[in-house]
Amino acid sequence: MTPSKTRANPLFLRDEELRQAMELLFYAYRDFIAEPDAMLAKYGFGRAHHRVIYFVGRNPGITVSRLLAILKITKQSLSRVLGQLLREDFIVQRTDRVDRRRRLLSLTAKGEELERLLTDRQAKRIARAYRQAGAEAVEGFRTVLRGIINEDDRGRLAARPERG
Amino acid sequence: MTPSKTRANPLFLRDEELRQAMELLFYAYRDFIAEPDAMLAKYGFGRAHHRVIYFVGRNPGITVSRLLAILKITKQSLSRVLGQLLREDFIVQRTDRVDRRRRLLSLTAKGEELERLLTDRQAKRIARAYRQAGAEAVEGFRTVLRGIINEDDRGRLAARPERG
DNA sequence: AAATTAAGTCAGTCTTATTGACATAATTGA
DNA sequence: TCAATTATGTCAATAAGACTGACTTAATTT
Repeated sequence: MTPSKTRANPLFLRDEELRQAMELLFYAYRDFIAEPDAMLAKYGFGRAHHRVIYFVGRNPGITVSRLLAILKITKQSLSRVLGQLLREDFIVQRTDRVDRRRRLLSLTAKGEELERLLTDRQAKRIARAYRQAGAEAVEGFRTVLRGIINEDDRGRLAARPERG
Repeated sequence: MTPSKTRANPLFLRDEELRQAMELLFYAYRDFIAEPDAMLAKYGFGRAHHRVIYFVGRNPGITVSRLLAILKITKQSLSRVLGQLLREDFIVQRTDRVDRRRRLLSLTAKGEELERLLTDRQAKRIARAYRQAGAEAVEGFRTVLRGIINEDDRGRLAARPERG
């Protein structure tokens, strides 16, 4: 039960430290996801729907291919989820005027309402953790997480908000 | 494409800041998981096998019910995965002497080898991020992640390693 | 002796994801 | 202009990982 400690191993601290980081990430993500999952079930939706609603809400007018690149899933996987959200009027598509192959996705009022409902809970969880930890810890949190993300995708992240 | 900014909204910064945190968590977890996933596929295993191997390796002699509490999945879900790992000799069970209902789980040599293979990659990713971010940022990272985790489970996390 | 706990099993279902093969429409490049 | 490429969408089959519900067995507690 107790983590096995290898005494007199100079690498112990480092290994232990890294494992703790992995566990923190696992537990944090698990709990971060759990609340919205439960709410989505009432709509007959799942986690995948949440991700689509979130990123479309965050990037109004996003194209299908950009969404695929963010989610890193296949077109066929997205299709089922996106199709449901379109049919049930949570998301609308319009054709891009400059390139008419493109479909630009946005949330409807109904979609925005659900988005807020789901995101609010998660935002509260983060806000509580941020408040308790303080500004300096928050900066550290952001810096380390950025470092964990693949370099190619760091650019996708919004820049830090300026303070003042 | 560009996140829509609501000017003159005093809540903007806060909302933006919280959304960035959510996205950092999403991208970091997505990339953190991706490498082991690809390696596991070669064994005919998936993410669920990894989690079991990881937590059994980390807690030698763990009981089935403790493992279920960590993973927060059902017994039936665990059963399929654990059964495979037992049959293919990655994990062994022995009966607890003091309470013979309990099955104590541990990795075999083969299991430890796979565990190391999988964990090493992830550890390297974390180590790189830690190195780049510095000790202070690491402390902040840990503090905020702890705050995100449900209170009941914070006790499950190992205490900070002492420095010196 | 009865109740509870720990583990395991059978059966059926759902969501999310995959690969592979095509189809259509629009845009780009030679 | 015509061929190639790109963006999107669809059909079909498959797999992993999870769920609910119902039950069994063995061991321990009350």
